[in-house]
Amino acid sequence: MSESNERTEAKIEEAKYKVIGAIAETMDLYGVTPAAANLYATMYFKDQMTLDEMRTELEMSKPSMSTSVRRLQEIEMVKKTFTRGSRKHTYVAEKNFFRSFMAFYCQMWEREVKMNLEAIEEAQEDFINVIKDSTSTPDIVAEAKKYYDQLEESKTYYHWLDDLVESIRSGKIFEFLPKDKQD
Amino acid sequence: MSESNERTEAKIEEAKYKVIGAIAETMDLYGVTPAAANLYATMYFKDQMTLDEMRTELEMSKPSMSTSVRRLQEIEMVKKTFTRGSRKHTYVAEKNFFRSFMAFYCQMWEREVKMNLEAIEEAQEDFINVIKDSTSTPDIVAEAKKYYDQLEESKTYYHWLDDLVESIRSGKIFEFLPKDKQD
DNA sequence: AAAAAAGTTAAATAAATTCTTAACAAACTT
DNA sequence: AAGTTTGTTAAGAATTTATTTAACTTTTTT
Repeated sequence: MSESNERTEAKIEEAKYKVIGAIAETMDLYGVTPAAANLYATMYFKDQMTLDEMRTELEMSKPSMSTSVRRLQEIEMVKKTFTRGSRKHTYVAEKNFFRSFMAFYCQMWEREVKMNLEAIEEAQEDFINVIKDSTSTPDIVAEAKKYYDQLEESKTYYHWLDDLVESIRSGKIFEFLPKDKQD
Repeated sequence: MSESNERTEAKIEEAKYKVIGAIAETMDLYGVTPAAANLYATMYFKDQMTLDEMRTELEMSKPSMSTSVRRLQEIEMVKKTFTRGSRKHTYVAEKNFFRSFMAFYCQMWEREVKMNLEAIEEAQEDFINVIKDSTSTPDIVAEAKKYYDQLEESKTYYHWLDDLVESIRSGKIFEFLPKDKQD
């Protein structure tokens, strides 16, 4: 009897690992470290976990689990929970992919918009200075103008990306693209 | 006179490099290799380039440029052009960020949906077998059911992501989020 | 307040990735 | 058709990144 239990439990484990592998591989591709990716995928099938449980389950060092779980908290895919009785910290994975993955993209995109727009603004100022510089030859002025305009046009994309982030954060995008649309 | 030309040309180079650095760093963060990221950012300010020009400009090996440009072609951020007169291959960067970055995300997301849905379908079959297995204890059946339902619910996300890709590919998303919205 | 347990930081090791050198294949010229 | 130029493949070197071990800090308990 308990023999059969073991076999069916093993089948459940096997099934979970198929999904864990796929989730972790995907996160890997998006630049999340393997330890953090595996950890999130594992936690996806758990109610909550302590650092020691993570270490045992993934057979990795405690500092690795510590930094991984912190990284996952930063991208809002894991949250700390307070469990009375235990003095160990407990963590839960965000099981709603809409929330976890969207938090990830919004953060990435916001960073991209901020950094790139800052660089663009600085560069455009430089180009303006070259254009206004009386010692610049007509050729050089034309070159500076060309680049200035190219950058100016690219801003449209960054503003759009910012709007996309906003519509995801506010949930407005789901008015356009419903969650439960069955095809 | 030509001294002043050099100075203004240097200022233009400096301005370009600010933007090149920002673009390359962003692509780096999205998992594109440094060589490919730098190459695209450099090509963003060029009409077209040959492999030798890339090597000279980035001071890197030719095979590195060859593999980098191929990777950029795969994600549709660079296209090959036929230049008569020259027997060297010439390449142009996609300068429209809407096209280049969206090609990148759509490819990533489509892969994510396909791989993860495949793993989910397989896992769900396994869970059904455990549920139907007459030797499974009630506890194990309940466990398998719980995971099955969790996976079933997650499909909503992947279908939504698929719809997002479709609305980007078709351009329909720009009806909801216009490109030229000025704030 | 002292001791023990939990978690983090920092340095060092291990692993993986990226890039280069060298050999090869393909295409174009004369 | 032979030679030259261009581009690619494959193996090795080097850099970078990820993980572990060890020392330290913080928190909790008695």
